[in-house]
Amino acid sequence: MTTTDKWMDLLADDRLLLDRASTAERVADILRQRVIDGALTPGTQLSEEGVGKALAVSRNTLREAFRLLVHERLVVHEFHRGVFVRVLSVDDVVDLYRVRRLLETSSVQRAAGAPGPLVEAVSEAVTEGERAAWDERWWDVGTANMRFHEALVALACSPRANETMRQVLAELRLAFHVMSRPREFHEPYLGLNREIADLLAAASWRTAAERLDAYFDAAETQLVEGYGSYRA
Amino acid sequence: MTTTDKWMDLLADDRLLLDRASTAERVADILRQRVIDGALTPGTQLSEEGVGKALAVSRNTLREAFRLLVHERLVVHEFHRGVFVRVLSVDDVVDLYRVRRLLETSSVQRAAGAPGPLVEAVSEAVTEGERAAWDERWWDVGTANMRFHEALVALACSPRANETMRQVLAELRLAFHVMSRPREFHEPYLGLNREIADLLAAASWRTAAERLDAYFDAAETQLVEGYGSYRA
DNA sequence: ATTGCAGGATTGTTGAACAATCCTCTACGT
DNA sequence: ACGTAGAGGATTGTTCAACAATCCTGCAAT
Repeated sequence: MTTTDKWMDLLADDRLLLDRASTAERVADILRQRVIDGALTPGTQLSEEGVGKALAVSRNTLREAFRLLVHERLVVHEFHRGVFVRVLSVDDVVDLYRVRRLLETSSVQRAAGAPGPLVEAVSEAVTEGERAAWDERWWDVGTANMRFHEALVALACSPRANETMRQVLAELRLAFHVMSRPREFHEPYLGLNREIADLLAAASWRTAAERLDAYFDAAETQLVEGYGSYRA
Repeated sequence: MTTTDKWMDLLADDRLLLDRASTAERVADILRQRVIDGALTPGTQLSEEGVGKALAVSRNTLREAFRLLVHERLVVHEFHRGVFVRVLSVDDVVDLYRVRRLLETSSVQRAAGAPGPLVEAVSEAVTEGERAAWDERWWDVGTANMRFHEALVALACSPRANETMRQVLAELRLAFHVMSRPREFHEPYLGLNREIADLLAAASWRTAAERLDAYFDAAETQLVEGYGSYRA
C-alpha cells in the first residue's frame, strides 16, 4: 500500500512536468521569470508583436498569457495602449507589507500544530541566507530572505495562503529592483531571521510573532525611505 | 486648488464607469456573477462554442475571459477537455477557512488604528443580516454574513487583502450551493456577528479576535459536516 | 503655448482554418 | 460476457489574416 502511494506521488509530479501545460501558461512562466529576475525592468512595454515574434507565438496566445500576468499584478494592462511591467508606487509597497504582516504574524502565532519539517524549513532558509551573505551574493540573500518568509506562511498549512504569499513576494521583487543598495537592505535582517527561527524551533510562537512584528516596523520604514525618490 | 482636486477625483471615478473595459473582462464579469449566484452550478462545463454563441463573442476573446476565472479559482481548466465550474472538495473548504482565519483574526487584532467608518461598516453589515433573517431571506443572510467578514478584513486598510478576501468568499459561494439547509447554516451566527461588532465598536480588539477564533472553530466543523456527503 | 487634424502604429476583436486530443461507440478476440 | 483496439466525431489548442477602434506623433493654424 505504502509503496503504491509513493508511485502515485511520483506520477503526480511527472504529470505536471510532462506537456500538460498550454503555451499560454508556459509563455507566462517565461515572462514571469524575466520580470522577477529583473531582465524586464518596471515600465518596460511588452508589445504584442515584439514579444510574439520573439517567443514565436501568436498574438492570441500571447494575450492569454498577458491576462495571467495582469491578474498576478506583475504587469499592468492599459486599454488600447498595451501591457507594461508594473511600476510599484510607495502605496503599493506599504500595502504589500500590510498583507505580509497579516499573513506572516498570524501564521506564526498559530503555528503550534505545524508539522516538524515545516519548522525546520524556516531554519534552513535562514542558513541559506547566511551562506549567501558570506559569499556576498546579495541578490541571493534577498531570495533566501523571501524563502524564509514563505516558510513562515507555510506553517499555516494552507495552499492558498502559500500561493498568495508567493504572489506578494513576486510583486515585492519589483520594488527591490529599483533599490540602490541591496546589501544595506538585506544584511541587517539576517540576525533577526535567525532569532525568529530559533524561537520557532523552541516553540515560542508568541515571542516569535512579536519579534516578527518588530521586523516589519523596521523593514517597511526602511523600504519606504529607499523608495523616497519615487513619486507617490 | 482644492476644488480642482475634487473635480479630478470625480473624473477619475467616471473614467472607470465609461467603457474602459475589454470584452474579455466583461464576459468574465458576467460568468463570475453567474457562478456566484448559482445559475452555473459546480461541475457544469462551459464549452467554448456554447458560451461563445450565447454571449456573441469569439472563441479567442472567450478564452481570455476563461483565463481570468481560472486564476480566480472559480472554474477549473482541464487541458484538452475544457473549463468547468469548480467543484470544491472538503480539503478546499478547510483551506478556505484557514485563509479566512489568518486574514480576519489578524485584521481584527490590529484594528486599533482603523478609521471609524470602517468599524461602523462592520455593524451595518450585521444589521443588514438581521433584517434579511427577519424576512427569512436566507441567501441574503449569507450575503450579509460575507459582507460582515469582508468588513472585518477591510479594517486592515489593505486593498490587496480586500481583494484576496473577496476571492476567498466568492470561492466559498461554491460550497454554499451544495449545502442543503441555508437557514440552519447561517442563522446561528447572527448573534455571534453582533457580539463581535459590538466588541469592535467598544475597541476591544483582542476580545473580538478571540470570539472570532471561536466562530471559526464552530463554522468550519459545521460546514465540513454538511459537506460530508461529498468525496474527499 | 494651445488647438485641430492627418497619418501611422498598436491594440481589440473576429472568423476561419488546421492540428492535437479526448470521448464514444463499435467490432473483435478470448 | 469481458476487456481491448480502433474508427469517427466532437472539442479544444493554436495560428493566421483581416478589420475596426484607439492612441501617439508631428505639423499646421490660431
